[in-house]
Amino acid sequence: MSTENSTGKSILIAARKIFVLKGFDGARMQEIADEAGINKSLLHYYFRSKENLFESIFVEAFSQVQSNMLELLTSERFLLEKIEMFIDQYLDILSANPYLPAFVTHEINRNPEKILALIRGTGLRFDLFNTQIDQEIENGSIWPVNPQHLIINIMALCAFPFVAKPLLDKLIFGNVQQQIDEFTSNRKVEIKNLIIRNLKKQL
Amino acid sequence: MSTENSTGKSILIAARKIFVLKGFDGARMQEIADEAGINKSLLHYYFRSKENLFESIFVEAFSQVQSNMLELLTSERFLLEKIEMFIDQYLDILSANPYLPAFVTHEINRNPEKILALIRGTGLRFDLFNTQIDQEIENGSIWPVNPQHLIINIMALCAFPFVAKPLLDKLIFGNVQQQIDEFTSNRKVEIKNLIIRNLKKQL
DNA sequence: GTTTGGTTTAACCAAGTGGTCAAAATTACA
DNA sequence: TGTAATTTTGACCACTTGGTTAAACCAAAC
Repeated sequence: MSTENSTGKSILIAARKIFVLKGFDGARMQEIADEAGINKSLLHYYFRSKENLFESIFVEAFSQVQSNMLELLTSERFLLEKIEMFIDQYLDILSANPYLPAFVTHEINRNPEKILALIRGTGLRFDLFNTQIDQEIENGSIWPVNPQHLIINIMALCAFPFVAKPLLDKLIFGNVQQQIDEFTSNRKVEIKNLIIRNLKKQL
Repeated sequence: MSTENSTGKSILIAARKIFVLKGFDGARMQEIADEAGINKSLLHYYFRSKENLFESIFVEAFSQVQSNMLELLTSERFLLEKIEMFIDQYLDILSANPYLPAFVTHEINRNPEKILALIRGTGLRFDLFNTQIDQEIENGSIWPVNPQHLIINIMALCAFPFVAKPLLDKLIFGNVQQQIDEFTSNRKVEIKNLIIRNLKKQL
């Protein structure tokens, strides 16, 4: 009955695809069953309800997005180094899962209480990060900045192009694939420049 | 039968609320009717189908978001001035309609072809904007920048905090209203500093 | 071979879903 | 005032939804 079964795994893969693509309200249990190549009853045998199945998917998807953020916040590196690593890793993850940001943001808007309860366990510790920034400002190694704006700026610059991708592809790039690819491949450097220039003191 | 009727208006108001809050798939015609204080049949009398009603709402919502972007792109001002004005106006609009960004980005991901067809009419001209940037770079009044990254950076920094608001409120601000308010009231200055510092040549 | 346990299936169900329709209520108009 | 046109309603419908159930399947244990 567990998800270590091959059937269980194929269900999770199918459910992930459908849920992420269509959202909870747009997803149909029948469609997930079809995608997994099984009977709809079998879905309810493995995961008692749609909510149940969805929660499994969402928790996995969200932890994927935030796993390396934890690393960023708690590691023992200099701030500028941390930030560069984070931007690299974060954009790699999002490129591999381009629909995740839109999925997570939509579901969290649709039902904040429930979704936030699901997230509760995965404790992000921002206080450590804030302390480090304060220290480095006192050191004089970076300009004074507000830690909250800083982290939100980084997340925004990384994630927004994925959240709004269909819109940007058309409005900004006129659906020209070459321009889209060029933008994507320059994005890491662009974000790092913007963020780091604003922090670095010398040069 | 038109939407200038008081009934028609109350339907639009109710539909806007429900659609923006729950998305197309999550919205129920019955709920919209209840919200408008009318019979469900009357909904179909005014707007033949759910799709029809949704399209009216979406087009209006989207044009609201982009109306001042047009102004930015075509007006006869210096780039830096334009950008500052845009950030001010854009954040004002989003503050007045905080759920709009998540709504628009979700629907555009859910059904890009249809939604982009709805937008087709409202022609945004980015070529003018690009030309101006190239000119000012040649003038020497700003550093060389990629116009596409620039405009996406601005949109990202403005819109993302709204798209991800429930998440940020909890994870970054610990649901402390005072911190949320402080962040919001500083946001314009923060974004302008970040963008302008990166463009301006003489301090 | 039969029993036992988990797995898979087809048939089915109650509660919605968007949508229709004819009749009633209201308004416009002569 | 009487009548035509418009607006509003309640009853209704076909269809889809998530979910249930009992029977069939199937491998391993005895």
